[in-house]
Amino acid sequence: MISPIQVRDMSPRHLRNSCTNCSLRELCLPLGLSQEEMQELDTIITQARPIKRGEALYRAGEPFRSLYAIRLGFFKASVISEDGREQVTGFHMSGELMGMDAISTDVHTCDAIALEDSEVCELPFNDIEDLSREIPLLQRHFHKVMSREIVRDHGVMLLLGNMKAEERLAAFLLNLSQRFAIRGYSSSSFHLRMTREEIGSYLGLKLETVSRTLSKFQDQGFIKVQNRLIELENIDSLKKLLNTCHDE
Amino acid sequence: MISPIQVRDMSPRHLRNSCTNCSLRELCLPLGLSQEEMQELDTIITQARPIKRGEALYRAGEPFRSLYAIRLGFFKASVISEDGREQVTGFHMSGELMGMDAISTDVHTCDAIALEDSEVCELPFNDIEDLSREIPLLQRHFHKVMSREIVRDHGVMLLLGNMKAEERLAAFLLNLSQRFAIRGYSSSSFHLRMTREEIGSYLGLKLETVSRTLSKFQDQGFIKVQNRLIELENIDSLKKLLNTCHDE
DNA sequence: CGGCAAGTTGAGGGCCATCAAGTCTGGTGG
DNA sequence: CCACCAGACTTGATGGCCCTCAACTTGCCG
Repeated sequence: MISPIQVRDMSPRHLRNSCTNCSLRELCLPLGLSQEEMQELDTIITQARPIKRGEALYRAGEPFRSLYAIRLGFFKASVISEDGREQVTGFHMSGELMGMDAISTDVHTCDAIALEDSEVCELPFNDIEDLSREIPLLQRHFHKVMSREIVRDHGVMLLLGNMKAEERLAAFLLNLSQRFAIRGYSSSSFHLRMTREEIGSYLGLKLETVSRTLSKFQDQGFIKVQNRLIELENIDSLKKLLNTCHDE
Repeated sequence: MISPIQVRDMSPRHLRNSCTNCSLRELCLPLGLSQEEMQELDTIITQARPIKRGEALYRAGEPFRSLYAIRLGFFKASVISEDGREQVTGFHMSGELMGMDAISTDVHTCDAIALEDSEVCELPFNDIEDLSREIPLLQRHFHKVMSREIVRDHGVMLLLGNMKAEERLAAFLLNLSQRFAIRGYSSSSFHLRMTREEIGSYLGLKLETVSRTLSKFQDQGFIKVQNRLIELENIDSLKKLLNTCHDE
């Protein structure tokens, strides 16, 4: 276990200022530091960049300098194919890191759009690399975060390649539910930040299919839908959809 | 530019033995070292692990220790859903790195199966992290490789979420063609290492659809199919399929 | 040569896209 | 405050793409 003091002492001098230090908190958050240690880290943090609903955090084609830790809010990430089709590659919420796709070419390959008023912490990538050379625990953590993104993408590929519309939507709702729960929000009642079309783009469905399937779930008593407010009324049924919907 | 001598001197003592040093070559290969430097690196390399066709390099659930650089051969990576459905997440050939999904949980999440007799170089992950703390160029390269995997996955998501069967197959063939070309093989004539079913799993199609679509391409004069031997006869037509197949 | 996996091809049906019409909602301005 | 409008959403009808099932052929290996 590293103490925050140690962290500060280990970091290069030019990293001791303002926002860069957010990186310490954001990236060390899941490292299991004690509450006191986290509070000490907090004292170093100064500012976060606000992003209004609808604004882009970055866009495909822009040069890459920083990763972004979401402090608050909700984003979608999407790629646009040469011929103009949008594929939402992910929805991201507080505590998650965005922009890792850009490392490969030093150019962002996705758009990142805020779906509600949000706050992010900019983490200059050079600083991350410098720091993670000095703090093995941070290095390890960063690698795990990138790896987790790969695993997540594989899950989406499984969903897109194998599942039917009902299963996709059930998986989507359960995934959201779980992520809200982790953050201390209700796991059974939440507000969708995205349109049906964005859900559809993510799940490889058309917006009409998303809408129809939600209605179907509601008719079956699995969920209650009021516009973007979703209430899960029978989570087990949704889970069963995922496990039993096929032959073999 | 770092010299291999320098590399050796910088590396911790326990890394100076046999196979670990493969990592230097495999990972430094794209770093733009001079030919002399690469040859020096080669002298350090001793062994590579052979994997026979059909054998697993690793399987989901196994503990994670190492990444693997493919020296020779061809692999598929696939995830199995809880209910037994297989999704091929990628096909990998010489020079590529496998296993990065496992970093997140220290457990492999994919199966990696050799589709032809292959050779891999085992890269203990601890060594990679140790080394990349000492060699910023290596650190950067490793991050780029992981990031590239994420970008690739996003491309597959776009394919699975937006494209029709013909487009998927055209994209698949063109991608293979390009990757063979990079490795010095013919870009217009190559041998598929995987079954129609594996192609289908990767592309989110059934094997019959893959077969039918290949036949269709052949009828149209785009390609020639003889079992697993593919000859691209009209690459432009295939590319056009990707760019013009939709309305907006 | 026999046996089996891999691949091809056809027929039919189901799931979801597409097109279309209408409703609802939230924001804006009079 | 309310009318209004554009975008978001719902629901229905229809059709097409691809899955499914089935039969057959081909290639491969002992």
